[in-house]
Amino acid sequence: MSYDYAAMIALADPTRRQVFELVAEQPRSVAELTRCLPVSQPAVSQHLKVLKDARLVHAEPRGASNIYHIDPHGLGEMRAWLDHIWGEALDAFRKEINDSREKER
Amino acid sequence: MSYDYAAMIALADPTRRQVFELVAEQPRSVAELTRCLPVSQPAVSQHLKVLKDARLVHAEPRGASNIYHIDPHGLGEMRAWLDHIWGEALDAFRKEINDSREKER
DNA sequence: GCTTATGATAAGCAATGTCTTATGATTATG
DNA sequence: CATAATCATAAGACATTGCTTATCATAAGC
Repeated sequence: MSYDYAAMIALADPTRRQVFELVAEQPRSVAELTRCLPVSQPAVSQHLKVLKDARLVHAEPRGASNIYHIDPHGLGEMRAWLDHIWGEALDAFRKEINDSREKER
Repeated sequence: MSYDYAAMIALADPTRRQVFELVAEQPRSVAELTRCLPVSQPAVSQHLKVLKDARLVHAEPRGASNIYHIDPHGLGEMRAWLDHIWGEALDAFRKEINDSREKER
């Protein structure tokens, strides 16, 4: 189970989450995204770069615009990792319950 | 679907992930955790505070020690949120594929 | 009781991250 | 062809974060 945590780190920032949610809702250009957000256009571009590197979005050049689309890969990897950890955590939790039961006897 | 992202933010830090993994493996005291990690005891305590607030671990005082255990709540909430977003993302992705098919006609 | 071990908190510092303005490159528009 | 629009990148300001050392409170062991 190897995972580079890029998607999780990317989504840990609130502004970046907003950018991602907007793109997930529908494909949008940088200009459109900037109009929806309380930060400057360069800030939006910087966030998009992080999201793109984490494979949460991908860009489609369209004339002078750059349309950003959702990319399922980043979320998929994150989900696989989380499922794995979740399984381990539940096992550990059950084991603890058992151990504490045994002690009571 | 409301989620405060505390678990995700907590696990976005590499040291904090290590602390969490160690606790998930088996319950451990702060001193034990510090011996396993390349940072000072106060650093470990600070990370544990963040993990505890995110309901990823919980503390069990035992004499002068403080044994930290895994707490499934934080991961569970994060998992529920991620499943939700994952569903939305897949819907959006499928919709895009459809839209681009229609344009080709 | 005195010493030792444990762990939480405070204060300060260095590194990192997020934002801004400035700028240049590319494309559409009149 | 000149102007306007779009967007990425660079440079710098500012805030946040993760770490350290110092310290205090509590509990265990002699």
